[in-house]
Amino acid sequence: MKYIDKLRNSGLRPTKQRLQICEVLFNTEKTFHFTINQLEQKIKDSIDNKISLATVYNTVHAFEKKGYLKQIPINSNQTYFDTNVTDHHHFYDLKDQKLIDLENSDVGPINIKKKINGKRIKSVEVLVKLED
Amino acid sequence: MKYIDKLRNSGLRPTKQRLQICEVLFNTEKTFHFTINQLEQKIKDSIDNKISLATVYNTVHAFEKKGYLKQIPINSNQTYFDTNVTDHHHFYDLKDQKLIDLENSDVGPINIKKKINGKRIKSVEVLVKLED
DNA sequence: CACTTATTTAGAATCATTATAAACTGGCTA
DNA sequence: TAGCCAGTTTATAATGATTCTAAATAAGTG
Repeated sequence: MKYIDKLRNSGLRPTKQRLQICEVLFNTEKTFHFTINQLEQKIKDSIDNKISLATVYNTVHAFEKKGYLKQIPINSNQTYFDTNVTDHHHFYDLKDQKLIDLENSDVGPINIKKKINGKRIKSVEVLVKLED
Repeated sequence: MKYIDKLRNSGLRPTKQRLQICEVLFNTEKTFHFTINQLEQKIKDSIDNKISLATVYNTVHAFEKKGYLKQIPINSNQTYFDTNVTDHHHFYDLKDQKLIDLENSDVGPINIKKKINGKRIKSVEVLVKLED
């Protein structure tokens, strides 16, 4: 199947649960943002068997470590993840508590002038908060 | 005293606890980043009486709402606050889990080209993750 | 098939944060 | 100054996301 190689290639066994979660996460037209609880609901809605909450956590963390998911840096009581793993940024609508993608091309180039000794820049993420 | 007016002017009663927390937060050479637990420790170290943890939470939230503190958008199990409320950004050292200020002038001007209907930009925050 | 190791699972544990409701206090008015 | 009331503080309980645990299960390998 579609995701078996993807998982094998990154050293993850393609278990039934992981493949099902792959379907929910990656077999979509558009990328999306989610919390663990939202993902759990989506999974419930789209498969018959049950996947334990612990497995959902395990899988999301495994996928994140492999670079198939990204955490979105934002202050919330829940962690937000993104299936869009390209370099990009986010609007955060404070009123509706909704995230909206901001493509790199929607933000001018960002030039970090300050350097920190012995450290490399791994990522540059912009969060644009919106109000009415 | 120094902070009585500041508090009164923003509609907060200048209680003993709030004034003491003001001392810890604002009576310093440099601004700094902190979690609630770190602040609690600092308070313990610098005053004789005890301030309840609930009061620390209440006060920090009250100060944040009045604009005397800012939350730093970052994924962590604890919320980070900043006594530097000017527009600025952050480095986040992934290894040491340490935050470092990035002044606005250290980051080129950021031009958000995308607009969202009926929404205004409230803030633009950049998080630069560092690795070795 | 047998074996080893990774994964799943339910449930318990953890821990930051928020809620509760009773006691207390600052500031106002008479 | 006394008395009142809304705003605060407080200890403690409750909440809720996340992580841990250890036993059961499944995948990969020879």
